[in-house]
Amino acid sequence: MATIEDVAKLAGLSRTTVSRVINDQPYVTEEKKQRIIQAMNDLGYVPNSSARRLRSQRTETIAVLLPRITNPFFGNLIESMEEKASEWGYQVIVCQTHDSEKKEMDYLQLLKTKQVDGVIMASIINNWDDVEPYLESGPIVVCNEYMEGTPVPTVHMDHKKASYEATLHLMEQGCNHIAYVSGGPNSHLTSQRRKGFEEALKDKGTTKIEDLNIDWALDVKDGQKVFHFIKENHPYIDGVFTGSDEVAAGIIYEASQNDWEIPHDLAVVGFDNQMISLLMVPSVTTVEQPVKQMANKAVEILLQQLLHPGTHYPREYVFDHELLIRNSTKRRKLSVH
Amino acid sequence: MATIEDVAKLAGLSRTTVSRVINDQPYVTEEKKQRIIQAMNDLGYVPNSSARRLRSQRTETIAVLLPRITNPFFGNLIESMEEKASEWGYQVIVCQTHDSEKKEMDYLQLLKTKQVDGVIMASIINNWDDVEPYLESGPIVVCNEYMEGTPVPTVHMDHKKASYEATLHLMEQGCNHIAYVSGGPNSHLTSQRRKGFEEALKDKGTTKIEDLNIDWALDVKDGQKVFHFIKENHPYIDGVFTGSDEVAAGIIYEASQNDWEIPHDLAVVGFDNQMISLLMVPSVTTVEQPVKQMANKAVEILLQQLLHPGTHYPREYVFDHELLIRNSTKRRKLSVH
DNA sequence: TTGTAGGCGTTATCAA
DNA sequence: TTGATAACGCCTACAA
Repeated sequence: MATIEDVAKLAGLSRTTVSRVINDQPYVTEEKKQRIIQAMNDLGYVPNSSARRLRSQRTETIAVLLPRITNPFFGNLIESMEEKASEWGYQVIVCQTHDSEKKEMDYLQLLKTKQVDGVIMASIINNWDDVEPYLESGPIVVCNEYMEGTPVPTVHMDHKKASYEATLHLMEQGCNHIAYVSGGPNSHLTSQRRKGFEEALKDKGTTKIEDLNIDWALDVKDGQKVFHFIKENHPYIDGVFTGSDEVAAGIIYEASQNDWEIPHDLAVVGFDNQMISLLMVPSVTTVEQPVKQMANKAVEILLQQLLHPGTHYPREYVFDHELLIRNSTKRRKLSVH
Repeated sequence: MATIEDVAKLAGLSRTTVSRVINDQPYVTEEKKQRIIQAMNDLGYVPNSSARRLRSQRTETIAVLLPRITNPFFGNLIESMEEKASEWGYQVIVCQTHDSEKKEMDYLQLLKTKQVDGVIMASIINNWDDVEPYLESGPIVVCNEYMEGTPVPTVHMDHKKASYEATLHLMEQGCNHIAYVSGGPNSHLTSQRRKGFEEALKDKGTTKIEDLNIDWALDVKDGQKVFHFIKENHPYIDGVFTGSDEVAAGIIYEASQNDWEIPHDLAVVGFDNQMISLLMVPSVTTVEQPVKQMANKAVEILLQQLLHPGTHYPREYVFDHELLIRNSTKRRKLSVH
């Protein structure tokens, strides 16, 4: 493998001059520059990235922590982040924590070992106290998930507001017994959703409104189980708020298999506006998050911190959701405005 | 940031000895070892990864090239690969080429610049001649996609056989006018699928069988367009072979919106057995690939090459598909065997 | 405008 | 069993 030294020798110049050419620095005669470029081509020279990193103490790489990439929400998030980062010449390392506290900590080590310059946490399950020390090694931005009292910039949607609105919608459609279905590890985000749900019940609800709480539903299969659980144990339930389009899809799928009519027998709300929510029969009412915008903002803030250290940024960037009303909840005829 | 030197000083020993402890080498008294570990903890020392890489010429990282991670097939593939790689202490870098020849080449540079030790290509759109030179910098394994005449190990399914079988199935269900719908860049894989399709027509077909070819369908939206194209221009078509569950879903979705009955008016076959193919109404007949097994095998071969250079491996590992027959093609009553 | 020389943090070689 | 020393390949004061 050719090194900068080889190039220098072949071009009859010094390493310094070659380095200047590599890094596009001034003070090199055009003629010598050409000679060097020629030599680089002849040797198939490429700068060694480890050496550069060691010398410059920068990797031009950021890590994004998320639970799993097969979840389309995170898939889309990372795609946008990568696009944005590469505009600035930064690479992205995808770190799937699989909801493991240990893996999360392991990946944060990338910061300490200088394998990445900064980290975006799209999920966070350890206590902030355990994460905070890593800030010494580089900037961290939280995106999607959020925690109170953290000193780092946080980019997220108002999940409480979103679930409030979705729940209200269910009630407006005449649902009187709404189940709350969630899953995955507890986090601030999920608890905010829960709060929005409860507030909506309280604000609009009569004492008659009942509430079934399921906290183990994550995917389509779980959704199917949820349906049977409702059917067998809580058949009076007439509306479901879920934190995931996949769970919603599972419920709806199984409901049709069992001749329940959606939304008449059961109205269902999903979350994330994944493709599946549009394709289901009936299509699924869901909450759309501005994924791309959040991704861009998170990357932007992180890179700004890397490029202009010391600058201060607002701690919170809150984005708006959009409730997409589809057939899985349309129990009432639309009234004319 | 503490360095090995700091640890050595604090422990009153030399860098060498500290390095031995870090790398679990013999010839260190238990007592000194403890002293060093103590010192490392006190200082919060972590070895600098760039320095290690520079010195050892190994990164313990591999790159996986694929078109886009939002495609569930590749999402699952990468997930399994990462799992397998991490068992061996290797990291995975996800490289989305977005079907760009340039990006593919850019990512291959990771090999040259020593940012990764090896590469798995889950897609390949440049000519092999352009890729081959990179072999000098490290091993490459091709997975999913495949090319004839390459000297590297290749892990894949027999797409020709799969599409042959799927097409045969359509004909057995009484389809006489089958459209072939594909999309994305041409590759050996897609041409194999095409061949299987054609062979099935030839083997079983009468001269009456017609064939509509569409090569621009990639996602759900395209599938919707395909439906309208068929409806308006080729209404006699009664069967569709698609290379993607998403396209199939789009066709089916739009068909129901237009009161076509699936599979009676149009039988549809998808590919990949994605969740959506099961949830659609009707459920979609599809081809399942043994993603996990292929992923594991590809990683295994690559790591073996890294750990035991020079060993030779079979050039090809071919896995079997499974045709999952669902409602989108069941035009005939099942006969009793 | 060009070159010299030192060091980034590790690990490998060799000597003690 | 331990330590001194020389790389790994690059960048950057500083000197010329």
